[in-house]
Amino acid sequence: VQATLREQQRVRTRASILRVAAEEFDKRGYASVALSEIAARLEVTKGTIYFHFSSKAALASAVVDMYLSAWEALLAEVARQELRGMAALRWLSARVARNYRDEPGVRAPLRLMRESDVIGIDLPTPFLPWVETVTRHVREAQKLGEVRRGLEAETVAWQIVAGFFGAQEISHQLTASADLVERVETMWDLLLPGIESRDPS
Amino acid sequence: VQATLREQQRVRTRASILRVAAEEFDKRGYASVALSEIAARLEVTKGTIYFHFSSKAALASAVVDMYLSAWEALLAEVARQELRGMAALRWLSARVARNYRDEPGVRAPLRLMRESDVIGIDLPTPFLPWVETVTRHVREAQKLGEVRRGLEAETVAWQIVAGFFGAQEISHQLTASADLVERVETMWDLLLPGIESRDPS
Amino acid sequence: VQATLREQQRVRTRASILRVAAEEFDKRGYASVALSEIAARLEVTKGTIYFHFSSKAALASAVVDMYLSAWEALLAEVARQELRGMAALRWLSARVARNYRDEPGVRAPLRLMRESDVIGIDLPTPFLPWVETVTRHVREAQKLGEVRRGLEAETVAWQIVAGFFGAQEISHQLTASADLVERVETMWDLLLPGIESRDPS
Amino acid sequence: VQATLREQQRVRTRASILRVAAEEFDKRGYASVALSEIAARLEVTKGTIYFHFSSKAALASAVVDMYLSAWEALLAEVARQELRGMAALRWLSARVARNYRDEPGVRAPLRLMRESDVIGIDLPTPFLPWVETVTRHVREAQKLGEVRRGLEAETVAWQIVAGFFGAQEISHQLTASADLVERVETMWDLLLPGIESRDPS
DNA sequence: ACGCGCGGGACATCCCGTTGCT
DNA sequence: AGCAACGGGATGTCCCGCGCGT
Repeated sequence: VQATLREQQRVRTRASILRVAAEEFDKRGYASVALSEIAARLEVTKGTIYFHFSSKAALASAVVDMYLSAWEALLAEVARQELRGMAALRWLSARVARNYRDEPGVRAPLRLMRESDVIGIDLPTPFLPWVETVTRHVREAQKLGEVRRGLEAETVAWQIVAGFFGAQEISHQLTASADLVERVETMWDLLLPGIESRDPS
Repeated sequence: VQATLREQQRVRTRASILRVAAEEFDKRGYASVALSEIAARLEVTKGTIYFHFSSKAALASAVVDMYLSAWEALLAEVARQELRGMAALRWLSARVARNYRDEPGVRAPLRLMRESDVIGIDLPTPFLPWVETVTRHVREAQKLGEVRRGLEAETVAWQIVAGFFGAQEISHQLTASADLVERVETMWDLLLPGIESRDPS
Repeated sequence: VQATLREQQRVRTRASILRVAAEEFDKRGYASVALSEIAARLEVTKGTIYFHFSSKAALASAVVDMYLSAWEALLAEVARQELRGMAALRWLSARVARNYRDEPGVRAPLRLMRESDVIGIDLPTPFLPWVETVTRHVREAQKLGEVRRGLEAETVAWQIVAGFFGAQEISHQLTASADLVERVETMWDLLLPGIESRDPS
Repeated sequence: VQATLREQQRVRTRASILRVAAEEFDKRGYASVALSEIAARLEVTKGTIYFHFSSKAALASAVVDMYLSAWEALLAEVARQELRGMAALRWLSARVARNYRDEPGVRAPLRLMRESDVIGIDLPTPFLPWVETVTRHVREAQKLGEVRRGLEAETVAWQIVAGFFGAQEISHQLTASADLVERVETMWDLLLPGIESRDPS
């Protein structure tokens, strides 16, 4: 595909808007961020933003979409890693924790999805896809004999996701996510004994 | 204490404002709630609200304060219950879960505290007091021999709080907190094996 | 006249309201002063103010009235001083300058009268009575031969008043009235040669 | 300079806002003028005003700035007139008096500068530049022998400015500035004998 | 593809004044 | 004589979105 100069410019501008918007939404929440602030930071006018996104809500939606693409890429990476069962989940959670700590573009969508009722448009339900993904891995772990009998995969997956996002939230509030990675590690240490088969006799 | 007619009226009005404000803040977040909406729901004017609270931020702050009082009452109840160690925590968490599910006045402050940067005034740090309280109970459990050697009380407490609030958040998003109580029960089932002493031999 | 305790209290309260109101109006102007501020400074409520004065405008009007009484007392003092003609005016101007510099209760009415269109009620025209009073003294000076022939008393009086209030205004703005008294002295030194008879031959 | 259509429109709108604002501020003072009134008179919305001026205070500030430019133009005109010493001052004062009488845009800034404490931002000190300018002319007059020995230039200048602005104020209050020009003429007649050298014998 | 000028409409703030209580 | 709760209304601020320019 040949890319005109014009097209390159457009793509770059659109990306920079998304980046700055993600940072601001992450820091201050949807309702408190003014489009004029985003425009000012980029040294463009609101008109430019409205050329790329039809409304403020659409911009937020695009920020969320960008994040979902990132998740899909991450999942593909897990598959490539050839990790199975709980080990895959542990690796994945560490990866996500690092991303969340370091990338505003990853934190922003989470905040936006929580505020979806305020935004007024339908954003993808936050945690459901995660529970589903984790459930698939737990089922795999069950087949590998890593899970105590009598536990439902979905139930276990739900608790894992809850523990992870709880850690994320509290670490974010108390230490600006600085200790998130090790907290997630600890979570696994405490959680695995309750999941794994007690006596493999 | 003598209660004049006026004082009664004032207390009642103030309480009703707080109640409605808590419901709205819970549902839609601080920034998206207009004082005029609260006023309309109460069939009073904004002037009346302004008489009782010097600003929107002060109103939010009062909502949070009301919530903290509720927590203190809950802790006192735990003490009266004569429960010790992990059992006390489990009872407490079930109690809090029910409260959170049923009382908007309990959910609202949590949301407000998360949005404290938008509100602009200093709200009490959300989770720190909880970690401290839980830490005390874990220490007690350590003395009772309920905790595996080598675990730090504060670390365990942090994970319990994280698991609890994670469950709260996800249950709130996915089922409007309907399944919160059982989810918290399950959390304990999965978590306790990792905490308790493995072999009391 | 017998004064009940109640009556004394009323008079005192009324006077203190007037005093504080004068200070605030002097400092910040009619429109920018809130009755609630005056009430707060006196540690009473607005209701108290409304018992004594039927409206904010009425309060301002009362402040102006208080000032006019002060002027009348001053004029009576001039009469008692047995000064005649220009000497009387010079003494009077020095006295007024000192009052203006030291008493907010004297400055406030001047500012209020200038803002009378904003207040909405009819306040006594500011400078007219002054020109009239000064005119009377100039006529007396004419009879004493202190005024050059060909000058109209009213014209001279107008200029004296203008010079005085100009000095007042500028001294107020530049030095908070600190140098007002000497500036007025200088005014007479420069003005008298133009007024007095040139050659008393 | 190329003038696009849009630029012309902007300049015109901005100028008309300034004009109407000056008239209103002149008539009713800063605090009593509502932006909505200015907008209504111009048949635009407050949003339009807010586009051109970031706040009400900024609008007032711009009105004052416009006035200062006018003064500078006037001073340049005096220089061109090739008048020297007192004659220059007399010509200048007559010119200013006419301007003040006829142009609301000239009166408004004076009122605004007096109310600068209410406006909240720093406006140029009102009378100081005038005293300085007049002082320079008086010094010139001293060199020309027009000033009696023993008089300080700054002192004389201060009195001239005071007399002028006093006349302005009183003429404004009593006759809506109708008699201002002749009053200022009379001022010079009364003031010059006190300034000029008595006997050049 | 982007900028400018503007519309329209909220929203928090805050203020004057009134009515029923003491 | 004084106070407390509240009504009603206006104001400055500010923001999203549009439509014409270019």
